[in-house]
Amino acid sequence: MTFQNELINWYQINKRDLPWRHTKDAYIIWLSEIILQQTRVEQGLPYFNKFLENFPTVTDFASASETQVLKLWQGLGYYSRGRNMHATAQIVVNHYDGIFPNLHDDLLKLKGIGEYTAAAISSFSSGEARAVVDGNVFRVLARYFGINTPINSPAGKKEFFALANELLYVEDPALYNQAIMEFGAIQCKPKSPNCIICPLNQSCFAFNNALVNELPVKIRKAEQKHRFLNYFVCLNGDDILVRQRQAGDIWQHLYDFPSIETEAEVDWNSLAFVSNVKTAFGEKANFTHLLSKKHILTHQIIHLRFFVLKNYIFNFSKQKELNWVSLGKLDELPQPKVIHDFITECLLNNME
DNA sequence: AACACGGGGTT
DNA sequence: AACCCAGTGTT
Repeated sequence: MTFQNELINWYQINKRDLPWRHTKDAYIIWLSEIILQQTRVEQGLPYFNKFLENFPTVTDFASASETQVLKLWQGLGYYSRGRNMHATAQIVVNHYDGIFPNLHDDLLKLKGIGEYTAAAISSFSSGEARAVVDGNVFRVLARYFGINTPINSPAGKKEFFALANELLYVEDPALYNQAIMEFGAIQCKPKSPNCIICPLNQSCFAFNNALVNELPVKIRKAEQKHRFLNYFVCLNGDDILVRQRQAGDIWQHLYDFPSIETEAEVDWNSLAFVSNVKTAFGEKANFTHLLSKKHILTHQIIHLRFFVLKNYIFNFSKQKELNWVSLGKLDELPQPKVIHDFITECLLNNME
């Protein structure tokens, strides 16, 4: 049997039942594909259901505010996906008459849709013959064909895309694309795959040469950086001072609190010597340390310290990203997970 | 070509 | 701790 037929055969026996596999609606497939970028199916599934429920059509999506979209996205990470989806929904409504494109070249022009996602939506929705190349496909091809070109190098991408398109089962691109990705996710797993039961092991280069654990090859990325964020939680009656984060750093357009970043962990006495604190909050500002937390991102280890100050009035009208909101409406704002955890697990319990 | 961008699961 | 996940956009 051919490589393609083996994969499809395996898929029809072993596939999971996932909601986005029951439709050819480009809008619904787009929702699932963006949510699943760098995200496991189990983590993305509840978000997919939530988005489809809140925005049954692309027109509903476009009518929402970016804040509403980011609130639904809260906790999923890579928030540019949410911002780009919002922009794309409005482009589809304004330039495609609300009909979501299902052809590769149209899709590629939209925000947040790259080569992988354009191939996925077009093949699943219109049956266009475009091979998907995601992390699963890189791994299956590298192992089966014994390719040691680094998958995250430009040469590797070129090589794997060319091979993937040669292999594409043109009689049913959608079925084949689903099959190879599912095979990579479930059978040809990153760590300790059960090659003994694999239907492709007889012809698999990596299995026959004991290279399963060496392939695919990936270039190592930069080390994690430590960052020290000192947050100032300012309260005035039932109001709390929030900041909407701006471009150029993590958590763009999400809400947290005014903060000062330091080079190392500092206590309040040391922090008070930082001139910015007194400039921003006044000589008499007397914060008390409430909590320290550590939060791990892919490229950063963030050390957070929360200082709270009750009953102190500031005038921050000069800084448009700062706003007072009532505690009752605080949870309507999209927040980074670590901030949301701090608010619900710590701050609200200390409001007496 | 290299890096930034979240959060969670597995080994 | 290291690696990876239905990757994309920017520099």
